[in-house]
Amino acid sequence: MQDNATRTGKRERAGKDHDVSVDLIAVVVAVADQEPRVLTIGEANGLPSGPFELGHRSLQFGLRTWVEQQTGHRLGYIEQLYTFADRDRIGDERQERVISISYLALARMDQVAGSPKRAWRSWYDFFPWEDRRAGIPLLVTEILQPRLLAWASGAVDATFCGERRRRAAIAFGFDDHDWNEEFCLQRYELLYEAGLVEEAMRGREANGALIPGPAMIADHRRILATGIARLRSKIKYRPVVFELMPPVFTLLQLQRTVEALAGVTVHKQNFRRLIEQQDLVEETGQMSSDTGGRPAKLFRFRHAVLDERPSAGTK
Amino acid sequence: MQDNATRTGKRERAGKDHDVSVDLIAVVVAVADQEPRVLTIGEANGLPSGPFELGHRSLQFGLRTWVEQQTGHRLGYIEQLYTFADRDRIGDERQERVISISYLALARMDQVAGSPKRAWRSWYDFFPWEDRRAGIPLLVTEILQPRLLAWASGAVDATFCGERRRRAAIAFGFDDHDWNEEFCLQRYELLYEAGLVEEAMRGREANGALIPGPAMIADHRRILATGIARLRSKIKYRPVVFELMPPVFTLLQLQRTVEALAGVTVHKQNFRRLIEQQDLVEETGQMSSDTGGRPAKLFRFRHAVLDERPSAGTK
DNA sequence: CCTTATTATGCTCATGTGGAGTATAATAAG
DNA sequence: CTTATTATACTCCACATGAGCATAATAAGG
Repeated sequence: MQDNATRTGKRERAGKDHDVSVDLIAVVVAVADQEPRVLTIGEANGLPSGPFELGHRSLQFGLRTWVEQQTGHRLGYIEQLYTFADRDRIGDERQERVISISYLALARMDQVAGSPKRAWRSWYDFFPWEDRRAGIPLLVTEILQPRLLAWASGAVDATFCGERRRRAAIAFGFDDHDWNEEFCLQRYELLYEAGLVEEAMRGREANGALIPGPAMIADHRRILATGIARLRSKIKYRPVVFELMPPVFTLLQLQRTVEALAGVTVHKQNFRRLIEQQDLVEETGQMSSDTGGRPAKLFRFRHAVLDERPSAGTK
Repeated sequence: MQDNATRTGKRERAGKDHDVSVDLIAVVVAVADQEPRVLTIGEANGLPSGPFELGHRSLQFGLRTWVEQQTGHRLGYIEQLYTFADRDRIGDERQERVISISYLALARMDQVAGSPKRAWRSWYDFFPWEDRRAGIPLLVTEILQPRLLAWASGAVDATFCGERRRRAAIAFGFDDHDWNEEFCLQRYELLYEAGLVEEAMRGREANGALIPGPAMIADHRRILATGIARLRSKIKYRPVVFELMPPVFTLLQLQRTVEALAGVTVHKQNFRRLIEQQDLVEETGQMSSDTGGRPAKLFRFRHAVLDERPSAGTK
């Protein structure tokens, strides 16, 4: 049979004529001080990563091993993000093909052990335009928008100009378009295409018109953007925020965490109504008066909802 | 730096001590005669697939090459599904690791060229319990539900019995739970775990209590379930159904296509209201009287919506 | 020609959800 | 005793969604 011949042929070739290596890459997220943070390695800002090896029982297990080894951190919640294989995006021109399987992991920062070469950096360091909690950043209106429009105008003909302008408007919420926090990846990719981030200028001469925000190793900033987009989307229909919360918390703390992730503020009363009507939390009976002002009830996550309903989330 | 050391080490090892081969696998979907169909290869029911090779410009390009070679079919819309690497799910016990990167592709059946070894099979052949358009199939109430409950009762202690029963109820909509057509993958995985599908019994003695529905090669049925779940989810917020429609169609044809994919029927008037208020289609000015009964207006997809709004879908 | 079956299409109505505002209660700090 | 801050309850409205009834236009059968 043709298909069997194909498959047999593949098996015989396996491990011989194909120079493919597989990398596992983790976007490890935690929230502290109302700031979403990501675990980075070294001063060149890499994500924890390592090759998938024969000894690894599974992809996830290999990932856990590497992250634990490089950061001393034991992962809890893990979810696969995407598999990348673009030769031109990793920054060096090897003949060998590298496949990057990326994962999103959620953690609590209080579990963190010390280690010299790793850091919890705010993800808004890398994507300053993604934080709209204090309104639209000046960076966007003063720098980003003009440069994107300039890039759009630089297209070869009028049709492409209009198309570029429209894509920028949809991604960044210009004109009458709404801001959608889930378009994080599209925004980064647009900036890459426009040559406004450092990663796009590798091997080319810098044109000096880069947008603020440090580059990361290889295509790790794209992977981080993928993780942010996924998490921002997922908190809406799955109770994953609680993976980032301490065991006991107030509703305002929960809200601030969601806002930190989403990069936008939400209506306080509506947020509480949503949480309570979905029975996501239960009262502990205790109160918190850390903040000054009327003491808040302390809640804990109702783990039973994981059995009851796979859906249900925040916002 | 530690991270650089790690990365350098990885590069040196690359292509030497890791026996990893990468497979590309395609779930190619089309709809005809109100039946969702998937492209299969050979009599053992495999999905089109082949190894990722150095010559391939990208993962997607490699996939297109293999599918075209094996089926004579040129792919249009493509989207990545998931990357699998479970040694115990592919059915043979090689030491070498196989990584399967799976994709969902949408096609129109009128484009199909003839070829001996490939077939367009209804995906409900493989998942008869997923088709609820004519009500709940007898298969479910007569065979599937009792056997799942028996499996649940067979757990080691009462706690696990209850947990298994709850998971089955959520996945299949038993008791007062709603049926959710998007849980296609969870349902298959549950049946696998319960030993009710052939793939779960490989290397073990058959217990004779299998559920109807033919097995596929390796873990291809799981990959197909992943594709179905993704597509059922995606048609709700992205205008992807039109990738499966002919250039011109009536609203009822569109509705029947959506219903074929979702496996459930929808309210006719509400469906039309939804489509029209989202400006997804425009009239061609022509009418169709193929069916008998009042002639229907013919519509075409407004391709402009792809630029205007990335969201918007059916249902 | 008239009835019946079938399909297309327009309109209504109840319900629920989500955005946004107002009002009140309980605390700390000056 | 005032002010600032936070927590919490309640209301209102726009809009989406589920479900039904009514009417229009055709084919097929008597």
